[in-house]
Amino acid sequence: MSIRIHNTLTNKKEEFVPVINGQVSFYVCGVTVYDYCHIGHARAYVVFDYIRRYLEYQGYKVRYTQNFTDIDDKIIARANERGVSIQELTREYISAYFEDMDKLYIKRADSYPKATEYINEMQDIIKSLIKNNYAYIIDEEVFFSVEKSSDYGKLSKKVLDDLVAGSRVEVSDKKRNPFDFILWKKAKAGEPGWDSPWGNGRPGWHIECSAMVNKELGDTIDIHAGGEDLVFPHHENEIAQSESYTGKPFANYWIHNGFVNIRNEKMAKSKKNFFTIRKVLEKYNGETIRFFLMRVHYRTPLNFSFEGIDESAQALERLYNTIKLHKNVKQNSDNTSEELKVFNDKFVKAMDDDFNSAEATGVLFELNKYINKTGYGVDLLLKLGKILGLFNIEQDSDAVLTEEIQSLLDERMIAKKERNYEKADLIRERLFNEHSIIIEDTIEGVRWKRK
RNA sequence: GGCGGCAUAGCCAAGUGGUAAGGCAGGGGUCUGCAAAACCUCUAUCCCCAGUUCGAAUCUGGGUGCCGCCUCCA
Repeated sequence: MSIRIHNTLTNKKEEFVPVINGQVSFYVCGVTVYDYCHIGHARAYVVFDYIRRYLEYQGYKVRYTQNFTDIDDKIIARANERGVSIQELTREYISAYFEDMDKLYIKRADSYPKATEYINEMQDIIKSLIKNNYAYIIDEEVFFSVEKSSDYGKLSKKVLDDLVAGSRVEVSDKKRNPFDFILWKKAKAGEPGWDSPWGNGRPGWHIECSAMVNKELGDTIDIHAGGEDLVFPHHENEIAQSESYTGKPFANYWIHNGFVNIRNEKMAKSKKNFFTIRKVLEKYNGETIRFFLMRVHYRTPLNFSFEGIDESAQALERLYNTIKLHKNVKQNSDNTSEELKVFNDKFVKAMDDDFNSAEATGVLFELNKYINKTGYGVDLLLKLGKILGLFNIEQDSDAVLTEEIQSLLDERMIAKKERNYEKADLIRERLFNEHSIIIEDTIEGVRWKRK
């Protein structure tokens, strides 16, 4: 069985065949670091994280690169607002990025190139594009000529003539074609800039990814990923630049995740309907958020709501209850391995089919029930969950209790033996109210867990 | 105007030709001093219409509703 991926380029599910057998070059479009990340960002990076983990589970050696855009109009504006340098600003938000993503259990990429560290590489590509007539210089700025790219629009399925130029944004009259995009932008007075053959300025947005992909991963990479909103114009333009530059296909598989919505509308800064990751982390742990984001197929729009996360928290706890109850049970395999294999196969089949984490998590719950019925299979549950980046939270059943709590537990046991249930129940309430300890009486004795 | 997506139980959500995974919530039950956890059990014919087919939630056509992209955006 092989992995099938929905490729935006063809709009079909295709069998995944990497350029080099057993290896995957994987580029993910990162963030522009001028603010905190919101749940929409979280979804993208959780999705690509479990896709990466699954590829690794299937034995691929994955080279995973994600960029930081650390020079851009919004960054300049925000730095000016605050009266700090762009370096100071971007450093702050890069470290905030890592704090947030670490809490969501997102594995670190193999490299995190920054735009400001790729100025030379970008200039080299721009020079080449000019030389080969794909780009033109006007007034110390450089534009890419979309008409020179014969298959422009192939990713987003757009036909240049059908696009409504300037319908929502003013068209610069410098451009030969309204859809030409900027490769090098002239620095205005007071703005940061780098010397170039065309004057002091800074790179356009799209060119950084072309330069980074080329240097870090090669001319043709296996997977290029990002949010659905990047398909046009960002990824379309990357393709135009890179393929004009190298003469080779830029990326074989394009993966785009669906949006996070608030009441059926895209979560976006401009709509002011977003929740930052750190805001949601005030109330929920990162794994719950991660789980919430994984229970829907990655291309389906996902409505964000606190009710939805509550539901996921409840569901995740169900799995943890099982793990806690069975993790120390000696596993035997002979007479159960065949049955367990069915769960394993279902899980793999779901993930093989365009990384269907929604179906895969469903399998986790089917297995969960099997474990509770038979007592077998918790190892498999842990294994499968970990492929998705779950079960990171250490169970604290063996953790040391404070003396106070321990003595309350003892006191309750004595009360129970004396059939003084009123007292026992009072202690139970107190443990919950004052210490967030939930008591469960079982045949083997008292079990407790923290809320 | 062009392009694309979605519509499945109270809620969330898989499933792309053979009679609807899973989760949450709710009802009933087993266990328990009670509770919790767990288990058992109950609750859908898949937006509407027409068509193809022995057979469609799944394919085709039409309709309705919602969303996204064509601006920066994960």
